[in-house]
Amino acid sequence: MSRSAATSDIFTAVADVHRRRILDSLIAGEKAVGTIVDDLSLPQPQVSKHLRVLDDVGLVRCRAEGRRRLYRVEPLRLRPLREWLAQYEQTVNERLDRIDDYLQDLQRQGE
Amino acid sequence: MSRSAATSDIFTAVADVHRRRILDSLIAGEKAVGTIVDDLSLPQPQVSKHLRVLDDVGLVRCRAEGRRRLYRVEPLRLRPLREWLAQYEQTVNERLDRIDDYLQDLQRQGE
DNA sequence: TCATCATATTCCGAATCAGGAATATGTCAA
DNA sequence: TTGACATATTCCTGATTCGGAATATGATGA
Repeated sequence: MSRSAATSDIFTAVADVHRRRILDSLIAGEKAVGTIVDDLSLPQPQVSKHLRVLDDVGLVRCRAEGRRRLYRVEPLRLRPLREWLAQYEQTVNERLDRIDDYLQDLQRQGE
Repeated sequence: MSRSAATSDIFTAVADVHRRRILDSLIAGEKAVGTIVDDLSLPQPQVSKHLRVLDDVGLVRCRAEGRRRLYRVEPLRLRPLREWLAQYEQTVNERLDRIDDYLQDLQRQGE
């Protein structure tokens, strides 16, 4: 069980496509559970359960307003993911540089 | 089963910490399976299985050299992850701007 | 060809997870 | 207080996953 529990690991939390869609739908702004349910056409219990997972890892925050609960995304919490990914930026750039060099070589040969 | 099969979805593929460590260890460059096994102190069959998953989603590529197999990371394949994450950059920046504004307000009040 | 090295695959059991249905909790309004 | 609304939780099941052990495949060199 090396895929850590979704409830403690951002990477696992965003591995689920429904959870990603929920986060995506919250980019537009704070939303009530019912709104998310309507937007994504998912059963309400599922949405609540996914929101719970996202809340446990801190990717969303919740506040109560009357009998509704408004959730918002907490994008700063994506930082570990961003940082992990950043390790590969350089590697990508090096490859693109090599492609650039290659294309320039081709061009020189054509002249 | 909305967490798509690891073999078809890079989000799920990188959800496993061992697979991330394997990818990380390949940043340094092409490596044979045995080298990864030594570096990460994981059983060889597990490494092979994880490499298979990573290969299925295109995150690594393999070439044979004698009886060894050399794997390298394919960072360009992380693009969907990068793009998904990019959606949240703006949201992060907006929040930071708001924090900035707030701090400036504080400063003005202190003057 | 045979033994050996390097890697991949298969089979198994335990754990985890997502989804569905039913139900519980909590809040408002009359 | 009661009933309706909004959301959360529980229970269950099937599917998937990981890890371990054993074994299979494939290439090399004697």
